[in-house]
Formats: sequence, C-alpha cells, structure tokens
Amino acid sequence: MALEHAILVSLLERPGSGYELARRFDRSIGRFWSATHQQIYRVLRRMEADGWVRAEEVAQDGRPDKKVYSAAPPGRDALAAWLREPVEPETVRHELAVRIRAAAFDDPAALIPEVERHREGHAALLARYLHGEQRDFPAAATPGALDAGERLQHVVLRGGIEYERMTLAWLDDVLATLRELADGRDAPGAGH
Amino acid sequence: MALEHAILVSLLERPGSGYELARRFDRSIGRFWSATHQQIYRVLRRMEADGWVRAEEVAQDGRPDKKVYSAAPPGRDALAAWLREPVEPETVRHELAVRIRAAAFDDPAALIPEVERHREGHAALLARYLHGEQRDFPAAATPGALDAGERLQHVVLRGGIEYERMTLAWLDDVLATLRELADGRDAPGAGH
DNA sequence: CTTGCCTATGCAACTCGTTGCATAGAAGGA
DNA sequence: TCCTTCTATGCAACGAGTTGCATAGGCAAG
Repeated sequence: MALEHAILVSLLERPGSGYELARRFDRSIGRFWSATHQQIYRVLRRMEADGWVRAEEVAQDGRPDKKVYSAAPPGRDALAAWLREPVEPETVRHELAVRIRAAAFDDPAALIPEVERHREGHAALLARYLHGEQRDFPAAATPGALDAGERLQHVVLRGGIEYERMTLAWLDDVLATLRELADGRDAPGAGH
Repeated sequence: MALEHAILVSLLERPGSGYELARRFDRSIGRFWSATHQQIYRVLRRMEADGWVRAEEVAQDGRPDKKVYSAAPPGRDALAAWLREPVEPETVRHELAVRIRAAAFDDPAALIPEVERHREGHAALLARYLHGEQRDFPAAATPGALDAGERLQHVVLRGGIEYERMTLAWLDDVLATLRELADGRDAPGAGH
C-alpha cells in the first residue's frame, strides 16, 4: 500500500519516467521497497488519475518517447498526511529462518552451501553500501555540510549498513551451528 | 510460496489444527513468517489434497470439532527438497525507510512521535525474546545439553534478538537525526 | 439476560504482486 | 546478416494475501 508513497518520494527526489523509476527501484530505493515495472506503470496511471502526479510526454530521437512524471501538490499533501499515520509493524517474511528450523528434520549439513552463498550476497551488498557511503557522504563528519535531505538519506543508508553487518555476524553464527551439528552427527559414528 | 514449508515445519515440531497453527503464527513462528487464518486454512486443504499432510477429525466436548493435521512422508520429502533449493534474497519492504526519506519534503519533526512509538514496539519485542531465551534455553552454555532441533531454534532466536538490538540502536540514530533537524529548523529562526 | 469473547472453520470479494508475452526502433557484436 | 541487448510501455492471466462476513456452541462478566 505504500508503493504510491515510495514512488512519490522518488519523484520528489528527481522526476522520471516509469522506466527510470523501475531502474531506480532495482538500485537505491529498491533496497527498502522493491517493485517490478508492471506495478510501477499501473500505480503511476492510478496516481495520475488521482492528480498525485503530472505526466509530460517527452519525444526522444533514437529511442521511444517517454512520459516523465513529477509529483503534484495533491501528492505532496498525501505524503504529508501519510507521514502522520501510525507506522505499522513490518510483516516479516524471513525464509532463511524457516529453513533453519526445517533443517532439524533433515540433514543440517544440506543447508550449509546455500547459507554460504547467501552470506556472500550480503557481504557484497555491505561492500556496495560502504562504497556508496564514501562516494555520496564524504563530508558527513563536518557539521552543517549536509542538507536535511542528505542527512536523512544518510541515516537510512546507515541502517542498511548496520543491518548487513548484523546479518553477516548472524550468518556466521548459523554456519558455526550447522557445522557443529554436521560434525557431531558424523564424528561419533562409524566414520565411513 | 514458502507458507507451505513454514506450516510443514510447524506441524513437524507439533501437530495441530488450522486454528492452532494460526495462533502459533501469531506468536513464535509468525515473527519470521506471518499468515492469517484464511491463508492457513486454504493452504492446509491444498496440502492435504497433495498428500503433504494428513488430517484427523477430533471431536471435543464443550467446543467445536477440529481437524488435527500432521506432516506426511511426501511433505517431509518436499521439505527436504526445498532445503536444497537456492535461497533467494529477501524482498525488502521497509516502510520506515521510505517515510524517513519522505520527511525531507515535509516537517521532519512530524515523524518523531511515530518513530518513538515504533521504537517502543521493538523494545518490547526484544524483552520478550530475551525472556523466551531464558525460559527455553537456560542450558545453552552447557555443551551437549540441547538437541539439534533446540540448537537450531536457538540460533534463529539469537538472530531475532540481534535484529532487535540493531534496530533499536538505529532508531536512536534516526531520532537523534530527526531531532537535530527539527532544532536546526526552529532555533535560528524567529524563535516564535 | 444480554453482550462480548473464545474456539473452530469457512465463503466471497477484493487488492496486491508476479510472470509471460507483445510491440518497436536503435545499437552493437558474431 | 542475424542475434541479442537496451529503451520504453503495456495487456492478460494468474497467484498470493487481506478483509469482511457467517456460523455456532460455550463461557464469563456486567
């Protein structure tokens, strides 16, 4: 239900076409709110009908025309109202946690390779976050160097960084537990 | 798509009716995979048709009959196969991150009360996790005191605890940032 | 004694989100 | 030359998930 609002924020930060939005959602914003191009196009049309955004047809040479959207005053109002609504607790869908509990009814060692792969993904993401922080917020330590928008973007990024750090530490804990269970199952046995 | 598997895990840990499952999903398992009773009933019927679970009608006095489900061998096989499938990166839907970025286009101070309320919720959840850890895993420090299932449940719980700790620290960071922005906006002004 | 909550299951309608496919011109490599 | 990729938008169908409502007996509080 907040896809409208995520799109509004993205359009306030910079206007763009549905296609451009879809790519932004694959990169920066998408780390916190993912969406496919289909969803985005459909929601954009609804938002245009509601007057939340304005569209401007832009002809391009060498590539298809595009519709560039930008946030309209009613959209800003809707966003301001949304900011004052209660924050509902996130609906968690943590597949890996389910799998780990499932491993108790099968071979825990079978899960190890996938957890390792998963860990690599989180390590790569942390590296990207840290690189992005260096690039976009080098002046963060100097008071007054960043405006409100930048400071808020930075605090969100810090959240992403801390989340990844915590996840990596936890995945190491998980791997250690799985390996101990795998060893304990094999070692005292016949040693095939 | 993993609701089937979450239900299977829950039924392997202990058989139960759809209603009981729904309440478990509101408590322990639901912290990692939430679902409403409607979803659970529908998926249970599909799983029974597929032979993943078996149902047994149980008459009760003083309350309605119930159907107690338990995991069947084909369900265990499906779970084992699922454990070997690739873990897809989680689809993140972090509403608060979107709101924080949205605050740049409105009054950042407007967000503070809701972030505080949100923080209280996470603090309460952390307290519940820690209490649950004391109750369910008091012997965790003694080697060999816990079986495989318990050790895996414990490592999942530790993940929840670390997530809540990290979130609390980040929310304090967010609140400090929002407060500084709110002060900076008022203080140099006319001081109304 | 009536109101509301708890157990227990379920239908119907809806929204949200994904997947597959289609179009269509331009650019670049095998 | 053909094949793929990129830009840019969209339809149609499906599956996942939510919300509202219904049933129906028992229990407890006011």
